[in-house]
Amino acid sequence: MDKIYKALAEINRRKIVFWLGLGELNVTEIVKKLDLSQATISNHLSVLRKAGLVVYKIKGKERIYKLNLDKAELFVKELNRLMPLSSEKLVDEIIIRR
Amino acid sequence: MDKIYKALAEINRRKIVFWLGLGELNVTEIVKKLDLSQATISNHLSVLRKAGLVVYKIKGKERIYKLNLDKAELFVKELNRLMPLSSEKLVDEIIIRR
DNA sequence: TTGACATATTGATGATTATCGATATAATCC
DNA sequence: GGATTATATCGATAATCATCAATATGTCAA
Repeated sequence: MDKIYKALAEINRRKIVFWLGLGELNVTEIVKKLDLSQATISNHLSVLRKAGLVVYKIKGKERIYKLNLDKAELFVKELNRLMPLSSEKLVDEIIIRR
Repeated sequence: MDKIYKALAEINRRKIVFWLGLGELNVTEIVKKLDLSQATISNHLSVLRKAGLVVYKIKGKERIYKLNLDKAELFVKELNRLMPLSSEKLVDEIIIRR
């Protein structure tokens, strides 16, 4: 979990997570969305990968990144353990589906 | 929000947040729980304060710290915006009270 | 197979951070 | 008032981090 907290501490990595939350992207597309060099983006992706927050699949010469929802879910649960208020306080906003 | 992410990126600050989640503590008590100097704890508390995550009240010469639940709640909501999966996935675990 | 494209890695640099001893501030107690 | 206790701040140091140019690796297309 430490790696996830650290990964999310950097604003550009949070931006990447945000964009990947909206849909899959290859590295070139991510570079276009943030104003950073390709090397820097690649390093940020490496940090996010090592934290387990993103995964990719290969398509030709591209690597198509997406969020790892399972890991993200684990993280949110861990955060609830750290700050136990959240689930109760969130009840208002949750649509119950069953 | 950036300050909160950064505040939580450090494990000793997360430990402080965890302990304060269980109840109020003065600085000396926090120093006893973590294995760090008084100066270091005081600096960590400063970071948590500036992030808005903790507040204190003065009692004699002591400063009694507690979690700022409102800010913690805001942070969890912000995290849901960043990673939109969480609220749906959490429904299973939430006890509905009304 | 050569050249163009997509991405990762490396190495360097400047910036930020965690830590602590020393010191400052401020309240309490005798 | 002077000693003691609780906490914050300062200044220094070592460690970690973000960034990028240059380079490496791998893939496709002609």
